[in-house]
Amino acid sequence: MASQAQPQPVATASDIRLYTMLASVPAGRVVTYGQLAELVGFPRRARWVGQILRNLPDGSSLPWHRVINARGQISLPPEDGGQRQAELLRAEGVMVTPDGRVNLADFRWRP
DNA sequence: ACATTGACGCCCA
DNA sequence: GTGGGCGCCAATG
Repeated sequence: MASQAQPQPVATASDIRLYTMLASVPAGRVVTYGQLAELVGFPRRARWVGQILRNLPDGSSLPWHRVINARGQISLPPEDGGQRQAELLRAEGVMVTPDGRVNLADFRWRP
């Protein structure tokens, strides 16, 4: 039988490209929002990347925590996921300072 | 259609 | 190094 229509965001082709690119970021490395956008062919769309990540379901297998901003900082407020993100990164060997910063020169992923 | 809102980024003080 | 201002762009109200 047909299931009820749920208010679920439609994944566009561009969204899929982003998911795929994000999935290819290895553990222990990080990328920036802008970098990710550029890698999938959409320069200047860093905010779009942030929007996609924000809408990810909680149980997603995507490594959303490997995405930080161009200043090398975790963009999420600590109380709203930022702390969790820092823990996940440290767990895979990324050095994160107590105030949520990562040295991009050391940990940025380059495809 | 217009205004506001962001998991952003670059420039400059 | 840090913060504020402004630009950018899609999503929302």
